[in-house]
Amino acid sequence: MSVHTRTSPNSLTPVAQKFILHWGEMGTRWGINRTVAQVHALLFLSPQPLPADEIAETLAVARSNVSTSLRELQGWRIVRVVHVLGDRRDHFESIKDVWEIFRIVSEERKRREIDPTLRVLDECVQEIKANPQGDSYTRERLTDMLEFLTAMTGLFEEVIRMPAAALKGVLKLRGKVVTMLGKKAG
Amino acid sequence: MSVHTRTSPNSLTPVAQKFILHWGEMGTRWGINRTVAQVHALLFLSPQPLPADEIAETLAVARSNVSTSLRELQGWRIVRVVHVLGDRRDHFESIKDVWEIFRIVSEERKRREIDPTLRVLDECVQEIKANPQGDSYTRERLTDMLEFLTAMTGLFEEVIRMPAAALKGVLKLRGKVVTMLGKKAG
DNA sequence: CTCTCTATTCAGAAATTACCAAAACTACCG
DNA sequence: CGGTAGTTTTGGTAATTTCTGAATAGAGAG
Repeated sequence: MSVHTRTSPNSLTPVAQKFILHWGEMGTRWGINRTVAQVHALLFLSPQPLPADEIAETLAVARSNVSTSLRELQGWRIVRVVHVLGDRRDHFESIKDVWEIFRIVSEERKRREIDPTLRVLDECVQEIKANPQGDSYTRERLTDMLEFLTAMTGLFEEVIRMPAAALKGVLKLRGKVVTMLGKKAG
Repeated sequence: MSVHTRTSPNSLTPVAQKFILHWGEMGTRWGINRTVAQVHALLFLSPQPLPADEIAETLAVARSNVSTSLRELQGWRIVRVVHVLGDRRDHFESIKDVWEIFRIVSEERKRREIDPTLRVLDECVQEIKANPQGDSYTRERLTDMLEFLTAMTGLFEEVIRMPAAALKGVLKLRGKVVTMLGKKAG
């Protein structure tokens, strides 16, 4: 390391800053750690993969914090590590296709949040069937809920598996989707 | 108040208990206060509207906490106050239709979480257009994101406005929806 | 093998959030 | 007025989450 001070912090354009800060806030509302969301936003906007220390510098958070955040983002598979010739450091890049990001995050959230609920609901319904001690109202409510969630997630699974190209087509149908579905279903 | 101890806590069946506890846990993952979610679960399972003090007793939480939770649930419009003849206390009941609950909560979350993001994204794109200082990559990324979110919420709005009956039909189409949409969109 | 650069892990500090009890206040009613 | 309901606010504690700095581990160059 030279006697010079470190390279000045990677400055962000005002717009990039605004987006990253907002993304961080939205992250917290979505149960996602603010820093994790900010790191993702930064990588999403970056034309090149970035090394961890540069991310830490740019966002002004601890290096270790970045390490943890990157690990989590990799766990979600929306960020991956790449290598740059002549640089020993890991570099990270985000998926850029927004539909792909949405798909991956949705599936993961479903797996973590909906599936356990489906299991519990199913257990509840089983238990109440095996031992119906006058709580027929509870049974009715839980059965309703279970059926609804099962159907809803089934539909979700279908849509989420659509390739990006097909989705673009569907999105162009705006204003007609409900009519179409309504007719076929009616 | 008599010298007798208060009426014994409203006991819950094991199944009701299990569901309420789980719903509370899921609530926290969804950014919803645990108590709020538990109160909702209790009301959802209750055949009759319940007064606040009974809820507090059954869930073993502070009366003031129940008051706050009920207020929040009413804010979401999935719980409403009703009155029982001969009882001056407010009683509270939950909407029982699961599709209705889902619809209302989704719309509210969209309003609180997606709409602000759309605004910020739009502002960002405007600013970058007005002052394009070499960050064409940022512009591209943000435009992508904005278009995707706009299209997605448009579709969402359509689906969410479907009456419960129409939905049931669509849900029966499982396995065919994507095919249908694919054909029309292709 | 040692030195340097890099990445990860971990204990504790700091911040945030959840919850409660009590008090103050409104409102209604007999 | 006095009694019952209900809400809001406050002050405080407990629990959880987030973040950091220091320690640790690994990998490659010399």
